[in-house]
Amino acid sequence: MKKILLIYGLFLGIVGIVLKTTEYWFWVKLNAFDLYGILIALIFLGAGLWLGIRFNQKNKEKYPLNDQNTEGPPKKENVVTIDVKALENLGISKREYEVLALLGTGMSNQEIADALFISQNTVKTHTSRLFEKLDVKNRTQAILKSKELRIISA
Amino acid sequence: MKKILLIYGLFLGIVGIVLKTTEYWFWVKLNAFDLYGILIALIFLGAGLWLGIRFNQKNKEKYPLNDQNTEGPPKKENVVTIDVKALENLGISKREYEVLALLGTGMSNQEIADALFISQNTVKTHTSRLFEKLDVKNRTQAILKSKELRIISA
DNA sequence: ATTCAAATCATACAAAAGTATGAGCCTATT
DNA sequence: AATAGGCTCATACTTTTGTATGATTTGAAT
Repeated sequence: MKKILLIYGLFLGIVGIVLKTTEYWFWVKLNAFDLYGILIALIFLGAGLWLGIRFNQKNKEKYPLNDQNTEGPPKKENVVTIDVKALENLGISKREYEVLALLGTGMSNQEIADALFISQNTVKTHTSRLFEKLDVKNRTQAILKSKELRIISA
Repeated sequence: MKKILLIYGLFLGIVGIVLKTTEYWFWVKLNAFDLYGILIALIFLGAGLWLGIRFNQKNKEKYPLNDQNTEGPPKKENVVTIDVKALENLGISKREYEVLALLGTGMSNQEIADALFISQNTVKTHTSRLFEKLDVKNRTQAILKSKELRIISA
């Protein structure tokens, strides 16, 4: 945003100067420079456009647009400082937390079960207890709340 | 907003004064031809930049999104620049996006239906299409991916 | 005028998620 | 030894979610 401000200011400043100089060569002459000027103008207009668009799309690169693994959950590894105190206050056990962590990646109960080498039923009991402790009604709310509380990576 | 304008004005003034005072210095060192080209280049570079940035940001207005923070101080964490381009690339319609936005808050299908005054069946069709377009298998993955893609507020 | 996409809803079915309850096992604490 | 908490699993059941298909309406574009 500050960059935009800067650019805008520069642009207007330059316009001011230009008006002054145009005033000058309006009085003198203008003919040979025209083609040259237009050429320069077009080139740098294109360059400016390209840069402007590039600049604005730069943010996107931080987040991969196309996650091409159709199977399994979308992956991300955003680092967040885990609030261990909150975890303990909620009385979430170690195993429950493992389930919660996988839950937070969008895995199904069966996928979690396979990942932890336990039965789907066990995963269900874990998730059920988690929902109680987190005071939520379902897995999506559990994920959202856990991220709010910073007990899983965002 | 007025502050920004003020800053614009001040900045512009300063730049103008500086340039004006150094005008003569530039004028004697460079011949008119070079100065002319440089000025044109800078002007149109700036114009291109401005247009490029403007062009990329104007898409935002197309989707009248959820400004759900109607009261209270704006939460810094929840403010995310929505990537409207990604939204359009995925072919997500306006209504589908409304469903997606509510989905992202952890609401159930029935709750979404009540909120939008439509039947639960309709919500299901919307979510189903959303999952296809987002290339995910269920709602939790839809939420995670949507946040990754910056098409819903984090 | 026709075509098309979007939005709505329904029905029916399949799959996943969630709840309730009970039980066996292990480990650490009392 | 007894107790408690954590982990495991099962069975049974309810609820929610997701898929498939088809129908209707409406507004906008061709």
